[in-house]
Amino acid sequence: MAHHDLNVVHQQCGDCPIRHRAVCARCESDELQRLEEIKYYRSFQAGQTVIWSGDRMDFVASVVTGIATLTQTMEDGRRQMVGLLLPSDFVGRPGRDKAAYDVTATTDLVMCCFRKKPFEEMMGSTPHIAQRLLEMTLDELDAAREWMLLLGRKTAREKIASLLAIIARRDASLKLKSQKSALVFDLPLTREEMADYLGLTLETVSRQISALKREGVIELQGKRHVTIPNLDRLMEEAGDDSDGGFLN
Amino acid sequence: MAHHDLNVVHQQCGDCPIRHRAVCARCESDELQRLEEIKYYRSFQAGQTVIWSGDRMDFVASVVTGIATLTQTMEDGRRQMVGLLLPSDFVGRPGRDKAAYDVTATTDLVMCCFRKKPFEEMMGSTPHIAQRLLEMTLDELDAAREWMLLLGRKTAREKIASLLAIIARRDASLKLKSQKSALVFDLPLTREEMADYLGLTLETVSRQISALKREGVIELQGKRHVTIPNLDRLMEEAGDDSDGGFLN
DNA sequence: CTGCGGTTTTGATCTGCATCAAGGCGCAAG
DNA sequence: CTTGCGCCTTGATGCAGATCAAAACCGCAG
Repeated sequence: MAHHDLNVVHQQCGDCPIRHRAVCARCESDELQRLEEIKYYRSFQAGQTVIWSGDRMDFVASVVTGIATLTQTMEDGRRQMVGLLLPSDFVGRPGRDKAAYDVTATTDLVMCCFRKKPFEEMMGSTPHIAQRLLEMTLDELDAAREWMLLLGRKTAREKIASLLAIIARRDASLKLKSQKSALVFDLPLTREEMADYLGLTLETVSRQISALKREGVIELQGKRHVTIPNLDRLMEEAGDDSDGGFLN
Repeated sequence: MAHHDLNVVHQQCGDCPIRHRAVCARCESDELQRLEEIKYYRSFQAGQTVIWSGDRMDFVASVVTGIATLTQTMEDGRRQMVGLLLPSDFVGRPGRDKAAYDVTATTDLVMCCFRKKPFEEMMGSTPHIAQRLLEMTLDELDAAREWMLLLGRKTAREKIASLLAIIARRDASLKLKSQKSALVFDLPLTREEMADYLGLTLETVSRQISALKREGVIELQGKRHVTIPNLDRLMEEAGDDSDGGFLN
């Protein structure tokens, strides 16, 4: 496994994250070539819908830059976000041809898409890809289940703290900054999107954020720019023993 | 794919469901042989814990008979069920050696286990297995996300109705009974377990079940035996457009 | 500068579910 | 038969978060 390590492979992979997810460039260069042939890029503006639940979906894709969300909606309009896609995350499922949720770009977004048919054929012939995808899907499943605990049992305050902790940690690991100094970031979501993610209303989100600010657990510059003076303190508020779910 | 069909293969597979999940007996008999060599059975009594979250887990397994639950627990004791394992469902994850949740037998339970190391090796050499496992994991992920909508946005009444509808449907498809007459079943969960699954308290579960009974949406014989006179009516109460989540 | 739409905050009130508490039912053991 | 123990139901009360309403903020186009 050693030289399948993501970071090592990354250097050779150029601009498309799926490659260092699905295959190793060093030992599978012919596969890489084939992936190259079936891939194409799509861009979306912030707010645009990538695909609606129930629509035909003839590709699988990974996020190159930007953020996308997966949401489910009831007929009366109640919404629940069920996933947050960050750069290098994967969408779509081999074996089904309808999208199961709405996929929306919350920021400007670039995705790297692969036509589904040939992608599936590749999976049949190259065990690496299915295995890597399985691993990723299991991670997502763990994250989803972590989120079920949050939705079912945590208080509003704990929910907010959990979300902030996850974003902070993901952000820190992404930037690979030297110190805890990395605990400064811009919220990639509006209050309403946070509410949809956490199973709350936007008013409750706003109030709880204000409360955390008032009590010094977080600091705010403007509406979106957050500083975490003490991550341990925040994690205490989150009531979380584990490693934070949506962290890869 | 035709002769990979689960029911067809089932006849040849004898007592262990993973075989017709992971491989096709007709075309992969040597793999079948290898699986045979690394498998063993374990039985548990109702209420027994199969494994605790965080424990070393050196096997993967599938349920042969009985029902098991996956639950997550916070330090202060709040519990959330994150999965329900029915016969033929799979637990465990290739690639991680710690259990991520508590696994508990809610009825008497028989599991078919495979030692993890050799199982993983097999996966590397036989694409079928990884692909089948990927498909199953994606189904579970969809189910988990469906559940997130329930936990985050549905009312207590809708939650109960959803759970009953899912059990009824799963049960009907399992029995393959001729008619809608199949909509009679015994609840496999206590009120408290339902509460843990739905993110409610057991009192609320009890009250909502009483209400549905009072209004004729369901009928009860004793505490556990349920009859659904009109599934469409129940599904309306569930506020559900989709196909019910935890249905395979 | 002004006005405007989208976002966020804050306040007042309402309500669904949790919490606390008591009692009932079925069953197994004494 | 009585006793005890799980499991379930029902009632009374409280509270976290939803809902309704208004105003402040912020960027931006005119």
